[in-house]
This record gives sequence, C-alpha cells and structure tokens, in this order.
Amino acid sequence: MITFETFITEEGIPIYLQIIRHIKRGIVSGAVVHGDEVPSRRVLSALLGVNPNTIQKAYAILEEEGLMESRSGAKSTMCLSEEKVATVRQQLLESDALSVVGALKQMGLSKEEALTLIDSYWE
Amino acid sequence: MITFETFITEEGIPIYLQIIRHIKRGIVSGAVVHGDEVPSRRVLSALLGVNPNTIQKAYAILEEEGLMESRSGAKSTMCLSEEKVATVRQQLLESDALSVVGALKQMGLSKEEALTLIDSYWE
DNA sequence: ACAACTGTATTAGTAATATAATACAGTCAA
DNA sequence: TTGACTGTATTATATTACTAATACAGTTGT
Repeated sequence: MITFETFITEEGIPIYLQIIRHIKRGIVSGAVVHGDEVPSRRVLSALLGVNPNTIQKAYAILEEEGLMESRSGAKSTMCLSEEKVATVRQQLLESDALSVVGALKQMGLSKEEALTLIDSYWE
Repeated sequence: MITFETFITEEGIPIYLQIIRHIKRGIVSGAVVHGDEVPSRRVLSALLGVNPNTIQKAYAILEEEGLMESRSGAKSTMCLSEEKVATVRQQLLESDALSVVGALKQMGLSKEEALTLIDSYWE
C-alpha cells in the first residue's frame, strides 16, 4: 500500500515530479505492489495541500509509463510486473547514485570520505 | 579558477540554481579561491547556451550571499574567507547526504547496500 | 435507485523561469 | 583616447507549474 506520510516537498522541484518519484520509490521498496489502489486525485490533493490537477498530471504520466491503470469512475490501481519493477529500480538507483557521486566528487571528496559521510547521515 | 567543462544541465531544476550550486561546489573543492575572476555574464551565457539574464540572476544571488563582488565595468570576483567556505561546505554536504540517504532508505536499501552502491558507482 | 464517491475535462488566472533585444555607463588595456 | 570589453537595467514575450472553480459521466456500496 502506498503512503504519503513520509512525503516531504523539496523546493525547486515540481510537485508532480516528486509524487511520481515517491510512488516509484515505493514500487522499488515493495511497499507498492501490483493491483494496489492509489489515493484518489481529490483525496491526495487534500492530503498534500496541492491542486487536484497536479495529482492528475502525476498519475497521467505514471499511466503513460504503464505503471498505473485508470478507469473513469473507479479507483486507479497500480499495474506492475517483475520486469517493470526491475526497470524502475535500476533507473532510480542509477540516477541517485550517479547524482550524489558526481556531487561529492566535484567537491573534492575521496571515496572513503564519501562513504563515511553517507554512513554518518544514515543514523 | 572556475571551469564549466563538467557542467551538465539537470532537467527540472532551474538553470540559475544549477549555476549557483556548481560554483559553490567549486568553492568547497578549492578550485575556486578568494579573488578569482568569474566568466562575464555574456561569455558564460554563450558557453552554456543560455540567456545572459539567467547568468545575471545566478551571480546576483551569489553576490547577495556575500560570495561574489561586482563593480560595474570590471570583472566580477569571488569574495571568500575560511569561514564562508566552511559554511558553504557544510550546507552542500548536508544537503547531498540527506537527500541521497532519504532516497535510498525509501527504496528499502540497507546501509550496507547503499554503501556498496555508492562504492560501485564511484570508479 | 441513489448518494457518494470515482476519473476526466475545460477554462481562467498567477507566478516563476527563461528567452530576446536593446540600451547605457563604467573599466581597462593597447 | 579609443575600442572592446565589463556590469546593469529595461521591456516584451513564451513556456511551464500550479492554483481555482467547475462540470460531466462512470463506478460502487448500501
């Protein structure tokens, strides 16, 4: 089941992209599985304090990517397979790993310093 | 000296913010030191293929933060001190570490898996 | 059947981001 | 001094992100 309790908005990044990423991370963690219902546009928009159109935009993109199914009137559900999950997982891990490695390298950190830093912030 | 050879635009994040972050990472790495001249608005805009106003926006913010000095007609220079560098360093490291730790945790990775991932992408 | 929910669509408006085209005055090296 | 560079400023325009207020039709549980 998908939850948005841990959802914290990151300034400078469009909300609809953050929602997409949040759900994808849930897919990778196993918190979201095939057939899961997602919160309705209206419910989630109220929960996050954003406009329903913003949720619709995020959901529409997820549907376009084949990760979600929507039928008019009924609740939207996740549409996953082992292959899809693996693809999403690889995309997210690579993107996160590359961005942080690039950032820390550019600041002149050695690999050891970087690993120590990540370790210390893991808690 | 500041270079923009490694500058790659990241979609979804305003360019002026990326420029600010790029320069701050240079400060942290020691590549940029007190008194360094930065590329002029026109030169950098041509180099990055963006509008001069976008560069001006980034530089104006850096000046507001006390990291850069501009005099009409002359080249803008970096205005740094040990204390300023330490502050920028702490800000960037904390932001990067927190964001990547949050992302990997949300995907269900253990600390060991996360460290292995960072290690493998470091090369 | 009915009420309360769904998804979908439309129109309008605001703010932020970025581009484009200028203009003007200050600095600096030849 | 002169010319080529600086920083700064202005106005206009386009696009994107987001909000706001509706409307309509399909679904679901009672």
